[in-house]
Amino acid sequence: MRLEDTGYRLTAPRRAVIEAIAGANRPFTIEELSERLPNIGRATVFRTIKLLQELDIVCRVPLEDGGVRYERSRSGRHHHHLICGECGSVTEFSDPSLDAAIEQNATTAGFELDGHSAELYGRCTSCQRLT
Amino acid sequence: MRLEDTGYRLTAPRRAVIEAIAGANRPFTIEELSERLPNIGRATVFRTIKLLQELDIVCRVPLEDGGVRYERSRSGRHHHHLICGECGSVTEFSDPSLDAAIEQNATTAGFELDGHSAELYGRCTSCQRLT
DNA sequence: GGTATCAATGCGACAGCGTATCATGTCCAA
DNA sequence: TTGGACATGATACGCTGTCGCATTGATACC
Repeated sequence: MRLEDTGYRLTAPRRAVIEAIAGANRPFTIEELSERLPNIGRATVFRTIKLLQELDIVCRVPLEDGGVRYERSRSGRHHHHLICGECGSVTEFSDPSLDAAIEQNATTAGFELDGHSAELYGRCTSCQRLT
Repeated sequence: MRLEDTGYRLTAPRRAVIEAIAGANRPFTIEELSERLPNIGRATVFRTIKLLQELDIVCRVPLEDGGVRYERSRSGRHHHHLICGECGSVTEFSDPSLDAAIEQNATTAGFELDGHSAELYGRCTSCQRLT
């Protein structure tokens, strides 16, 4: 738990949210998380997730339809997502050459790059097997 | 106007929305568009923008903070965005090698790719000049 | 251990973006 | 010209997320 290191307090509600996330086996919405934590205020769940995103413990996953889910970040570092439209699973990947291609485009355009996102939508291997 | 070609009707409200978009000089929100079209229902503006997105006349621009704006698509084809966090300007670009890097990652993961998005966030050349 | 301080919480109201419903209006083909 | 399908507008609703504020509770310091 890196919370204390950053001046944030490790409180019981935060601990509960972190445990619920650790126990989630698929990307979740705040509502789902909140239902699993009936004793914790919805606003606190939102605030905690926001905090965990800043600490790179959780990442926001934008879906193709405009919706959003959240997931525990496995790597804790910059990465992209493979998002299955059938089962909703999300896989992280990093690829320096993809990042390089993005930086190259920014440079060519004279754009000062701060950050970027890349999301891939399709069907994961398991869903393909089920045809 | 490609509406008729696709079996959709070109009605007065749709024409007004299209003209308002053509006159917009920067990415807009639905609310902004709706304010400029006081005689047209908000729902119709939403429906028309949705329709124009499907026809690749308008594209959805997801912002870094989770907000969304819309913009007339210049190319009408698949592309990515350079989004300036200072002035809000959006520039389109396409890059086959970026798309290839994305496809390569999907292939490696055994993922069947349907679509993807890539957004670059930073500062445009004009905003850099103003330092 | 006791306690002051200030962040964190919970609650409820609210805001933004988008969709559903449904009665009414309008276009177009026969 | 008329019937039916499609589009519209108004309004209510839903979902995601934030704000304000009184209360609670974790920490640092004694």
